[in-house]
Amino acid sequence: MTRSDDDLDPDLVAVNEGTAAAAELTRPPGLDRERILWAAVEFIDRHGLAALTMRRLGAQLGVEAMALYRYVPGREDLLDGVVDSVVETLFDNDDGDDLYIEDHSGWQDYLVRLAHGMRRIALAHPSVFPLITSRPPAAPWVRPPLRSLRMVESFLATLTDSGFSDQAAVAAYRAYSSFLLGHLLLEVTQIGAQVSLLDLPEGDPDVQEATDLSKYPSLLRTEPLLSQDKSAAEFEESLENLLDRLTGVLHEAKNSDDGSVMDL
Amino acid sequence: MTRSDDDLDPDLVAVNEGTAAAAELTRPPGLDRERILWAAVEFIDRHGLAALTMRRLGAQLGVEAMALYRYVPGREDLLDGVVDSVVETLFDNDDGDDLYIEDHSGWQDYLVRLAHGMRRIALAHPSVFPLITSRPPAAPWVRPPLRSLRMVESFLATLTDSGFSDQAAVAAYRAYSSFLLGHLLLEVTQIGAQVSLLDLPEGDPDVQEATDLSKYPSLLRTEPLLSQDKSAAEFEESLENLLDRLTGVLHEAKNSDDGSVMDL
DNA sequence: TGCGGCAGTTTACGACGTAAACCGGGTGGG
DNA sequence: CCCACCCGGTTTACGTCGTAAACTGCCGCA
Repeated sequence: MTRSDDDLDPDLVAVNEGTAAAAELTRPPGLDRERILWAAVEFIDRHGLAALTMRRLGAQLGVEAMALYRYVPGREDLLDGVVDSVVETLFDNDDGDDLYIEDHSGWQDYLVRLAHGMRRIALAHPSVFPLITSRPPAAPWVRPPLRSLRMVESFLATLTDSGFSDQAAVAAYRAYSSFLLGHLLLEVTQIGAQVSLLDLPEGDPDVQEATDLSKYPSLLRTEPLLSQDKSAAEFEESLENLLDRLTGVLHEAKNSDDGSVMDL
Repeated sequence: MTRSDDDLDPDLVAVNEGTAAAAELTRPPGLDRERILWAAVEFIDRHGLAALTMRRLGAQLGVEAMALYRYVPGREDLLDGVVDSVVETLFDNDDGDDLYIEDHSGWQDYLVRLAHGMRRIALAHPSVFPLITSRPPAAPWVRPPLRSLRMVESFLATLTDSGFSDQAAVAAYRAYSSFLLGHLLLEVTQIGAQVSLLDLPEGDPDVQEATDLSKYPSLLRTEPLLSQDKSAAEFEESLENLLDRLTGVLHEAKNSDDGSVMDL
């Protein structure tokens, strides 16, 4: 509705028909960890995180809640598993997706693929994504959204292989992480509440002016702009800007120290 | 401990002795919404969000859980109130803080003050901050971390008053938001788990290699770098870079359209 | 024929959020 | 003076949650 029809965002189409749906229709009746985890993902996508309950998840799988505990230590660990499952799809290239991260050409291509891979995940599972950002990490000193150690390793190795010093690679990791995290989280949370303000005219007219915008003129005036969705383009532009910065850092590395944090 | 002693991060010292502590020692026994909200903030700071319970919060206030419901509609709304309380401190200038946002000189100064204000909040309440990013917003189309309408209004008004077009101001709002959100969230979640990996040598030696790093050489090699805290400097650098971009956008605005999203 | 373990169920417990009924003590009107 | 009333807080109660522990039907193997 709010999204325009000329929306050709490539990170959106990629998964909608893709990964889980087809494989999930054939139902060998047995439980296992994988099935539970993906059922949880689907449940969260459909009903939100708050609605996810051991009992309800069991029900969706046609089983009592306690059955899940044979495969999952508890709810908290289940959520960790959900995050891992979702992130891990970055590396699974079942469907011949051209965004597969491993076969890249150069670190910039790698970072672009990685960014779009994460964005694809975020858009495919908007309600799961915030979990990625808030769960405690496997290793305490590396952080979201590049949660899995495998991913951080892949990141650092690619950059250092391309000539980045360890320091520069780590700095790049942090700059890149926070960019990706910020942008995707902002984008994803906007999705969940994409109703503009043309919907609250409902309700009893007593408390009508619950959100009275007359006190916020600029906000009122720019509302159509604010509710517009230019996410894809903004994402691309910010990403390119970041890559430019990193390229600069890499090339200036052989020169002397210029005081920048990037190449500490 | 892990933080070095030469840490003079200005956003850290600012609040530690500041706002809430002194006023909270004198205890007029009555309850009210404000007191409850700040008790919740303190509780979350101390024990984490998961531990916050109506019963426990009541106990901390020397009162039964149900007493809270006279001032707060429910737990969910309490959390909204917590977020608002914390964000609203950006505007309260009780303690003569020089970071007060309203009296700025120029939009760049404003953005710098705002950024440091938010960072101060994030560092003062690391466990509360993720809430800011995940709570549904007052108006659905504006989003964290600039949650309050007052804040968005202030942001937009300042920029447009400084010569930004509505479109540029909105684009700036989004770029700025996602930058701030990403950086602070990353920084804040690193705080909560700042134990490096020199602590898991504990535990029964059976499952010792729970996090076996031998498979992740780059990660192992750069661990001391990764666990280092250069957040303040990185923050400053990224912020300046963003401001430079925005300045460019502002000045090129009078020229023709160059295809950038920024000044669409 | 029996028997051990696998996969899932039943039962049970304590803690949660919160609706509803219940107080005690101050306050104002008769 | 007294009684009705309300205000601020408590008690009780219900349904749901996560999960420990005991239980059950069943299947493969001796």
